[in-house]
Amino acid sequence: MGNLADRIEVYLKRILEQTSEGYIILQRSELAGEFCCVPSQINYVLDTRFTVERGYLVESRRGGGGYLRIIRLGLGIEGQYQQVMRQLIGEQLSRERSNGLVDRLVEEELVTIREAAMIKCVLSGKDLGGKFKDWDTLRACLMKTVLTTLSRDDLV
Amino acid sequence: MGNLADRIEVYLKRILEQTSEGYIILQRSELAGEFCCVPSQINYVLDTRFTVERGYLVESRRGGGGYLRIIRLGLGIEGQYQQVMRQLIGEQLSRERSNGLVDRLVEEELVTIREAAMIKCVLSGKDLGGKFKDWDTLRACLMKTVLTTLSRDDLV
DNA sequence: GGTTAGAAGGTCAGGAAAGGTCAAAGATAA
DNA sequence: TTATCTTTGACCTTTCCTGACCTTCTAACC
Repeated sequence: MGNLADRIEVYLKRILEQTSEGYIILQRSELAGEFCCVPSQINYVLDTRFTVERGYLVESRRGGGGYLRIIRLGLGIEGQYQQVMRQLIGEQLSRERSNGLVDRLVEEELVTIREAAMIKCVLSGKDLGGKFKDWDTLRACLMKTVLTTLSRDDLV
Repeated sequence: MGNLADRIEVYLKRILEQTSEGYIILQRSELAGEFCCVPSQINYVLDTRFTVERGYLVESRRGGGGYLRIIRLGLGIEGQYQQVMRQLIGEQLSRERSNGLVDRLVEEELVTIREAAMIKCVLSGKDLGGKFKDWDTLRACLMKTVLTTLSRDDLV
């Protein structure tokens, strides 16, 4: 664990645990300064350690006043459901199956009726008239994205 | 929120909220003076933050007695806003514009923060890799679908 | 009624301040 | 030895901020 990337990872996870907001905000160059490394090292750490699969979401903004924002994805019961679902989805997802999943989310009280209606509508692809092919693949992608968002700790 | 543009934005939105007229009138040079910046900085803020997508209209007049007038566009209730939105969306919709629109829905309290995050994620198309072309067109379709769902009477 | 000075706001290009990308070199582990 | 992981640095994109210069309007003065 002597290497730099690991130390930065540990450092970030520690302050992420301590916060109650569910996210932290920081400056890339500043953090790089603290660890005496090049800024792009921070990106390496974020790309390899703070992925969605590992339970994190990273947002950023460039330009003056830019920042990095690392958001924790829930690891509680809710988070686990979403991991399971993630695997259920796979590469393709039919409309029937996605509706089923959403219904289950409602039963588990992980989404509201309104949210469910919205998700279903978006995933139905009804109003798209054959404009887009491979809709099952797109549906799988979107469903995963939705699940990820639902587990964001900063939206509680 | 360290940067100047953000602070000016917040300031303007705050006084806009306090007024009951639905608009505010101010002098560019005066405001610039308060924030110790050049007048054109005010234009930058107006151009980037007070756009139609975000629900604002800016009028101005030059010469002696000149002024800026920032108007908050209210979205009428019961489906009226849908028409306005649909027009703004058109056939294609960039990510920047769609984010602006969603932020506006939040400000109008037509969607929750959580719903907004979900919509933004779905519309970002970030995790889709080059898999889908014509994402701007798809985004326009999806955004309209979302609006339709939001106005459903059974979800109030 | 014209002219004109001054008082607004508008535009645009350039520089600065962030973060992003990528490939190549260096370490480490298998 | 080879494959994978780490680290670095050169270069890119986005966003912000400023200053020089432009246009429009009002009012005062002939």
